[in-house]
Amino acid sequence: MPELPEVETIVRDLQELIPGTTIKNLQILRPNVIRGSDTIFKDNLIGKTFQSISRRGKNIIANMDSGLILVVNLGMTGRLGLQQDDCVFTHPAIYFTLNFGKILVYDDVRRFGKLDIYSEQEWLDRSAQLGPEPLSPEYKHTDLHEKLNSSGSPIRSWLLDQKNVVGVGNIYANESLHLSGIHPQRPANRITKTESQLLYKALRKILLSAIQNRGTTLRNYRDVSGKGGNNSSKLRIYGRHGENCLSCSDQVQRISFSNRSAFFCPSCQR
DNA sequence: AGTCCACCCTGAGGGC
DNA sequence: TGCCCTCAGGGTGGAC
Ligand SMILES: [Zn+2]
Repeated sequence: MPELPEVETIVRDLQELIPGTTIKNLQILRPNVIRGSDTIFKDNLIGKTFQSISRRGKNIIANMDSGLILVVNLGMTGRLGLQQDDCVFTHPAIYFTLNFGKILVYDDVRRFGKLDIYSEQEWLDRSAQLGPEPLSPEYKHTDLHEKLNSSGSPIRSWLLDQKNVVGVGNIYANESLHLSGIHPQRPANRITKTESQLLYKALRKILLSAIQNRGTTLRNYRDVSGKGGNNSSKLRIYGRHGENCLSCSDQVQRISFSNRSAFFCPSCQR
């Protein structure tokens, strides 16, 4: 499932391939991955040139020369890649035919992903509704602590809410909470200042190291060239229920709330 | 306003 | 072999 490190890896790959290329043609095989009208989507993109690629949370941002912005959210199984002999796409949803002869494919098994076109102002407004970037130099532990105080939600749910902080999904939420010794169901406003500092450091460390490992591949995630990430063997709590905690050898527990699994060590996390 | 939850989807894997 | 069930969880819209 693409979270911040996986999207960052894809964005860095795309930055090497896409800026300066022009969309010659667009084939929409699965219209329900496009938010709004697919005709307008086509009209806004065919003949336009990619200027730059960046990331905001789990969104891939493509600035076009027309001033419009293509925003791609990969959902659970979304994937971008160039159609080549060694790259297999099982569920293509959109083909972008590029001017250098290659085809950029948006592939999505479950079609939870969404592609959308924004004007610059519309995107600024939308982006302003999202929380801070956890890896930004401007993001401080005091920002996290202050925001935690205003919510009684379980901390795992709080971390998944993109209005609080962007880019965190279930894997890295669980990993960060284990590293900082906080139980996933602890109400956000009952996290002490010291603990919020630990959580802040853990979150950044976990995300940075996952980027260095090019993301976590458990099932579907692939980078632009079709390769999986190397971070799955580094996970210390996610998916390890029934096994021994790597920090204290107590048994890892799995619980479920808000329709998602949470993994924790009863000894290390309170 | 804040919080919760069903829903959108498909494939993998287990039980029988 | 095959059918049915559960599980995976990002984002959203509607309920309370
Ligand atoms: Zn432990």
